[in-house]
Amino acid sequence: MTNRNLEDFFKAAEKVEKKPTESPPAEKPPKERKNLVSQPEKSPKELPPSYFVSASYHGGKKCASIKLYEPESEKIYFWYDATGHKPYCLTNLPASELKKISRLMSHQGFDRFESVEKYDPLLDQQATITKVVAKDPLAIGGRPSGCIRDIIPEEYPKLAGLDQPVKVWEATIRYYQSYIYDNDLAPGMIYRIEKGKLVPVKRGPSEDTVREILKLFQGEPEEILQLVEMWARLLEYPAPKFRRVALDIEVASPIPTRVPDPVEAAYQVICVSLFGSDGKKKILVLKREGVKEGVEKLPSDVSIEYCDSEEKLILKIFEALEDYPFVLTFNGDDFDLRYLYNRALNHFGWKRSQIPIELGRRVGLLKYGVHIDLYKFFFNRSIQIYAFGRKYRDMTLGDVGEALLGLPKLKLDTPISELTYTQLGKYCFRDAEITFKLTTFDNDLVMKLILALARISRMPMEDVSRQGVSRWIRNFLHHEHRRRNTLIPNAEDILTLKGATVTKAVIKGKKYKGAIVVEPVPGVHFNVKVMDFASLYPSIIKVHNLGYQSIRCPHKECKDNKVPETPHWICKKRKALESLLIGALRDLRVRWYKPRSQDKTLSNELRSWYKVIQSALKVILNASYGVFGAESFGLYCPPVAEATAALGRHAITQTINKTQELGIEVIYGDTDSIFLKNASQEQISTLSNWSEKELGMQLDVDKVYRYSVFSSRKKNYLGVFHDGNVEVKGLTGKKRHIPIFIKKAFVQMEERLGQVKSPSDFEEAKREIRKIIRDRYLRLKRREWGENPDELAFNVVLGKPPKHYNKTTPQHVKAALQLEKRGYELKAGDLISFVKVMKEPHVKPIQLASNSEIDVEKYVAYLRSTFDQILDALGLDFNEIIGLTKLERFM
DNA sequence: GCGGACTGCTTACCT
DNA sequence: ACAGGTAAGCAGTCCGCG
Repeated sequence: MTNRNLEDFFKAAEKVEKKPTESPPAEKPPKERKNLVSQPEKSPKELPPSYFVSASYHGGKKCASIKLYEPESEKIYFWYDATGHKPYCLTNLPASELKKISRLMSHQGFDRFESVEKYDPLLDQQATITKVVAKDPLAIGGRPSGCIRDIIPEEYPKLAGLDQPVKVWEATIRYYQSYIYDNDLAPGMIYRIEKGKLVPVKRGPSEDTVREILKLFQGEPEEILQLVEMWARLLEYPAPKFRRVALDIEVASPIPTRVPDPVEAAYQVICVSLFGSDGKKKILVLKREGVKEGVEKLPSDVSIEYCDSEEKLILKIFEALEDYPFVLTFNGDDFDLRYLYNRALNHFGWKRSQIPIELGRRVGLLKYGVHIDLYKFFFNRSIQIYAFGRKYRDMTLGDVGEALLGLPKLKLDTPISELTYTQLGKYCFRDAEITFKLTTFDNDLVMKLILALARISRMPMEDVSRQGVSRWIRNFLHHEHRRRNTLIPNAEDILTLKGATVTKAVIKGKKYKGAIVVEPVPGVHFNVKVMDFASLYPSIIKVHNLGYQSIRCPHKECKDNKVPETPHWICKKRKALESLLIGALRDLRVRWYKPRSQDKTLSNELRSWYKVIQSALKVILNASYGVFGAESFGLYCPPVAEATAALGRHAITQTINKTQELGIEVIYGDTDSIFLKNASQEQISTLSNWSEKELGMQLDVDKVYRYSVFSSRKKNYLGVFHDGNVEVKGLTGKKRHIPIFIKKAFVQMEERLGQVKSPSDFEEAKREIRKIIRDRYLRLKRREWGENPDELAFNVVLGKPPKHYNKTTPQHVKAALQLEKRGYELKAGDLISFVKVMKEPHVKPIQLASNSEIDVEKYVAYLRSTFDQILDALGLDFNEIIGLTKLERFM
């Protein structure tokens, strides 16, 4: 058992420690220490239903290895493939030709050839393909040179009689993914081990629901029903309780502003905090000379333990890493786990086999459990925007914790290495607490989201939490290719065959033309209904059969099926996989998950699960068009993206034409929405029905404003709902970088506008808004903004390290450079707060600024431009507002 | 040598 | 490494000006 090993290990470590000077780290006899992961007990012949959480290739056993989480014992068990599945790639050369390649035949990792029939989606024909099977994944690819996937195209053309292009396919797919696809496995789903075999647990608590869902798709083709059934099973199955622990370490650094290098791991690990789902709340601190106890009180359920050696401390951490099936960190890939690993390896001379961590180039994985680095997950833009509605902007633990939990990071005014034990412990513990709670809020939302995404994308939880939406989409498409015995095309072949884009983007440097934004009608408009297409782009992909194989297909007879404004045509003969899959996912979300997530008759538990699924689908669907235009996407096909955007423009222009026919005034529109003034219920439903019939797309009322305010600027407006709530879009007053001092006035104005019920209310509101602005202006002029200039600070994020700005030096970079001069260490993503001052270079970091140097006129100018966006629509004038005050001062 | 017109860079936002 | 479109401010450059 692991624990026993750990005990032995611990004793061994203790023995060594008694005479540290005599035994330098490298010479410690590691014999007595056993490897931390003991295999046999952990790969049982029989296992009750367990969740498939992770997969990898086991180098020693030369097979796929799967981690299963058994929710009763709350332990991880291992299962190793015994079916003899092997890594392979595909080629168009027959075995008879391949045999001539001596470098291939003599390759150590080469195993055998197999002939297989596959459907080639680019050429729309069956093809005979040779499967080149290898003994291990590295033989196919992964080494810098001498891999099978390189040897074939390198060597064959050299041989005589080359009469066909040499192609290699599916050679860059990770082995465990290939294994998952070929065996139709679903990470995140439930399996049991029976007589050593991995068996899916078919019947879940969800069978009736699956039938109910299928009813919603009655009359759809069999192909769709199959997909819906598959996903319904995947998404209805409940999530387990995840036994987990959050981990955070602190390292003594001689330079407080610098983060210690995790590769060198030169300094002592002085504190570790653990926060577990089982109630574990523990702080481990290293006893050091001259460090005081401290007076801070810790909560009674938090235990603090003093370790008299760092090695013991690290051992305690490793014990936790061996105990918990799920381990959470915030940036553990790049810091905590990397540091611990290298510290144990380099400084204490432990063997790799004794460290429960497996370090990759960019990841830190665990031998026993599943490590989830929440930094990577929350950094993911799709997650940030679509799952959490942009609630957090800064990518720090402090900001994410504050925004999502209301739990701020503790502030330090002393360097880490000078804190008392309790100060240090408290600080470190709070980080672990935030990290842990980031996975528990909203009913374990984050854990469930990762699980759901693992199921949809067919990826292990570790990967899904670290990689972006384009990988998720690519992988679920790959899985479907394999399931249908369809060749997965190479990205460069798609590009060569389908070509690039032809439309001209409005923005310089973009690849193709995007969406339409309707010129707004400036002014105040009462009774505004906003209609929009329900997931426009996924609908277009579904309705118009878009995919890499259907766009510019090889058939002559399809060439008349043109995409407006482009020379592209779409296949009429065969359904594109993407169209089918994205369409089915869209329908599943719209018809089932969205309504269920709002269904008050369901239990909280169930509704929260539906919310998770609905937002997982949202994230994927929202990106499903964009990926085709992203070079990094495995099935990159720019004409598909271009055609989707063109059809989107077509849909909205057609709709606007129709509104004119119906006599409805359109005051604004953006991409998939139109803002209608004084439209009757009847006009709305006529338009909606027309869209359904003529465009095949759902067009519904999304929101209704009592009134809205537009300037002449696009993507800039303010809307007031009937309940008085105010929605602000794009206005400077809402942007996160502007000073609080200006924002406060803007919020006051918002509140006042929320009270306006009818056009006649405006006169008084306008008077008060003038007063709001005038007050702010006067406070600026009188330099009344507080003890310090904090409220005047602009907050701008560094897009790259300050040194990398070679073309221009924006103001926030000028401020950043001043900070760097003072020893701060700044990197991409850091938030720079600065104020505008009189003296060159006219900016100063807030840390160094004082009230007297503030350049008031700059702030007046900012106040003006912020309010100008609304004032002209209200018939007010900034100059006049502040001019008036001049008069008043004279009198 | 100076200033206005212009372009380009950068960030934050919208869909 | 999902896309393109828009706003705003500032940095830097070009060009005309006896």
